Amino acid sequence: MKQRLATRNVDGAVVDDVLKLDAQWRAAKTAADEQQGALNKANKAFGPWMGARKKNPVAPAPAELTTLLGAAPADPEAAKAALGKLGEKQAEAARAADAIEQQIDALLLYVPNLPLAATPVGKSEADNVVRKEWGSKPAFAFTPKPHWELVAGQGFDMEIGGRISGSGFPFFRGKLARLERALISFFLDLHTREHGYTECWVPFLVREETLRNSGQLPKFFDEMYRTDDRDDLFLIPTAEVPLTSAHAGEILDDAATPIRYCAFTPCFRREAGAAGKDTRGILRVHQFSKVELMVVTTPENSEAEHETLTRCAETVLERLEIPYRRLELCTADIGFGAARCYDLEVWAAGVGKWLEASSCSIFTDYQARRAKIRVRDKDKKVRLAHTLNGSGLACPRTMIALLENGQQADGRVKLPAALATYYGGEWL
RNA sequence: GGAGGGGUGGCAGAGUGGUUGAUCGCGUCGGUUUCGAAAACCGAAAUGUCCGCAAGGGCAUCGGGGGUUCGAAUCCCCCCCCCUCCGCCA
Repeated sequence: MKQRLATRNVDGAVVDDVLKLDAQWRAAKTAADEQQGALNKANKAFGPWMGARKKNPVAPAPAELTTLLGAAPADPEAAKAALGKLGEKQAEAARAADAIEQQIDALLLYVPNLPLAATPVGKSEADNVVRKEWGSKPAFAFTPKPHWELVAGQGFDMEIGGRISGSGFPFFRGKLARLERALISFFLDLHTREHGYTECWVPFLVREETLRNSGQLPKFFDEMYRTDDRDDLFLIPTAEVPLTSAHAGEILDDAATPIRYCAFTPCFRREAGAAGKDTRGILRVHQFSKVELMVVTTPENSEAEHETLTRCAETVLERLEIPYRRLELCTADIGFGAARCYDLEVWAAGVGKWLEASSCSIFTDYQARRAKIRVRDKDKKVRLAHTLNGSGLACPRTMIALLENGQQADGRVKLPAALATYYGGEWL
């Protein structure tokens, strides 16, 4: 376990700390439980004695009580005092156990998931592995422009967004606004009609607890927009957050799985620490649209589901005729809660780069443990569920690829046929 | 935002301080019966956690968290959710 954490550049010493605390906790917990047990027995004997006293004022204390208190109490008042003292001792023992448990929980919240064995070990993003490439990069008889120079007159009004909210908040007019809407509809229709996902409409503001369930908090607090303390809600960074918590606390029958949900939401990210990097146009923004795929399933089926889910995302790109590659992230680069992750990168001819348009992760039981999502098999055995999710897809990066790859010498943009009915034509 | 009602085991629904982890019903599962089934009858059945090789046992949990008490599903406080009415509003 330490070795596998080490592949994520996490110091394995935390494992020793947790194990040590756990041993302490078990001892403390057992001691506290035993004291509680004795106290419960004594209290149970006390009630009937009170009843007997009413009929016979000198009724002797029951043997049980005498044994547990070490001596026969003279009267109920004395017994109460003795029991009170026992209770104090018990409470102290319980507090000691709780304190240790809290230390353990605090440590564990900052421990990432363990990578699956299949995840390539690596030291940095340079060690990610290209698993496949699909399509071919378009050839141009001219130098292709980056997306922010395209769609003259109805393009990327970043200044307007900036005026309203600050940089990184896109404002689209006309064609791009319509394209955005077309993409969202296309994504949702494909996943619901052909891939068996149930469309969901979800809250965009959530509680702290909800972020904790899917693993964004406490670790990524600085990435989150948050309302003031009148409500103290967080703006979702992805639909993964509300979708993962949809079944929090539930025990699902195996037969009810897999649960496949998809949802369109805007995504809000502060991108703290990323300032100045790839910020031209809509490469990296604080608010963007995304259709998310999310699956709850059994531990037995989760790895197969991961492939299926990734294929669902890839299908979108294939229908849109966008060249892409599937990158398998190495241990150093997978997300905090992920055990294995594929990034789908689209080719953007204008900026001449591969851009991440989707990230498809399997979380094993990491999120399920936090959100308390469990599954029950035929023999009524309860286990933690497995969760997965992936973008299907994020709009800005998809839009960039469509514009930059589809641009013509005359400045027009040819859209893929699959989008024509959604956009209302093949030319942007 | 204001006023009121409510949150109990898969569902429904009792239970207002002392063998209540919790009545009854429905549903579920096992059994008896049957050629098979239905009905009837009998029985089983929550989750977490700790100790134990196991059998088994302890502890916790009646929306969540505190408190009162020797003792809380039952009393008090805070929070969350649902329902009804009023106000405000896209």
